[in-house]
Amino acid sequence: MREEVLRRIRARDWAPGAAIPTEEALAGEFGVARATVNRALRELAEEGVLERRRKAGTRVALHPVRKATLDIPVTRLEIEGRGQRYGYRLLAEDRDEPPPAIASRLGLAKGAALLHLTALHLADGRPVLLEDRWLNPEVLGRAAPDFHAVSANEWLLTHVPYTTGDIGFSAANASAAEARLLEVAEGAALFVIDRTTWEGERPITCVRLAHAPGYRMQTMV
Amino acid sequence: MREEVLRRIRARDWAPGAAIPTEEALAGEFGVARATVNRALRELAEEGVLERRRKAGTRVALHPVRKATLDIPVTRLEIEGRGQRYGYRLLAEDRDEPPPAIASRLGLAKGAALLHLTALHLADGRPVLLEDRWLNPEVLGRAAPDFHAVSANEWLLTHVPYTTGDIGFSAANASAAEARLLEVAEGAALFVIDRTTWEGERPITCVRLAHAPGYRMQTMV
DNA sequence: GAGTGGTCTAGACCACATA
DNA sequence: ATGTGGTCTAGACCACTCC
Repeated sequence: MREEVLRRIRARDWAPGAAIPTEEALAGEFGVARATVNRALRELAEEGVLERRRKAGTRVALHPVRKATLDIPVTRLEIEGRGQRYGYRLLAEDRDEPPPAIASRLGLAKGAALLHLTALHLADGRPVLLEDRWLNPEVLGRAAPDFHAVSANEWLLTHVPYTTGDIGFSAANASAAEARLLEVAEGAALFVIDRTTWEGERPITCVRLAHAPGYRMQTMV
Repeated sequence: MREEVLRRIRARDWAPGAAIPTEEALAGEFGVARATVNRALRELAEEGVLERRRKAGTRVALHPVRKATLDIPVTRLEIEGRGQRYGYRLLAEDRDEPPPAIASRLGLAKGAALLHLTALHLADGRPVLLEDRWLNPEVLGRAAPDFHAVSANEWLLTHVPYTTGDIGFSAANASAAEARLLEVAEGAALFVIDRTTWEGERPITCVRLAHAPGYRMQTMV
């Protein structure tokens, strides 16, 4: 079903922009139930290959916005998965008022104090990731974890599961301080991941992950 | 259904790592058909929230590998979508033997000649993206397009639809040549997307897209 | 108003991993 | 051997949107 649809698109039986038969017609043609057709076409639409609208029908996407699904793993597991030894060092932990950019991103009133963590993640003893995190102290509860022993990332995963949020990817030149900590030249191109998360309406954390040169995120399309 | 499952996970009724009831049990509890439960749980599993195995049942993921879905739009539409004027300049077009790294990525015999395109994409007249592309000349067919008029990206989308491939994201310091073309300082941090695509077994293209500083890819998680 | 996709029900059989 | 999820059928009703 799914493969036959893709074959027809690639063979240009169904050209980009053109409408394809209705679910009912395809169900008849392939001799399957409509629910089966629906699932196949719905999944292809989610991948950006088809565009579907009630009443208007299904078309082959003209300017397919390809969807790439990235896995965002826990740093420790990513490093260990490469067969390297994982290391983690908490560099600083204090309670402070965040810069306005961070406060507004989290939707916090000016003047609210957050927990500020700076940490370094290492692979085979070499620094590979500099973490700069602002954390809502409310989420810690009474059993405040020891962030020397467990990274905030892993603690949050098991204690504040399944947050929503946004994530951004960009490139930045290493500042002098970043260069020193990551043991790279000042100005080196770092791969930066910015992430802000909420649990419902409650802001949880805002983190900047600066990856040392050589880092590459990869996926299939 | 879906929301109730997420609520129970967030409320820690179902803790990370713990098994949740079977599809049949949940269908009974919620008073819905098993197919409905199946769809909800299957989708949550695809997002990395749950882990499902036949016979073993469904568990709340312990180390959820969060899946972020990135949209990879056509450059022109991305720029126009920001309300900017799109510009495109083909800088070079020749037929050449690709460097070994490119040839091996595409799985080509050494010595095969490819079409080599270099192009600049502009937003409001300012260069924002440098494209360096190797293209299998077989795909052009008899009606070789004029790559001065249409970008290879757009031509490929409508003429070789729905390819598979891989895509990688990284950061790189601008070389002298890149800096000159993008009108940035040498060494500036560029956001680089590498993409290799096939149509079935046939290699199509291998492209490096170097984005000028300021570029940011963003999505919700 | 009418045609399309979106979603659901109730039931069935199957594939697979585990015990 | 058994219990779980994976997928399917056949039918129904609904929601949206285009005409």
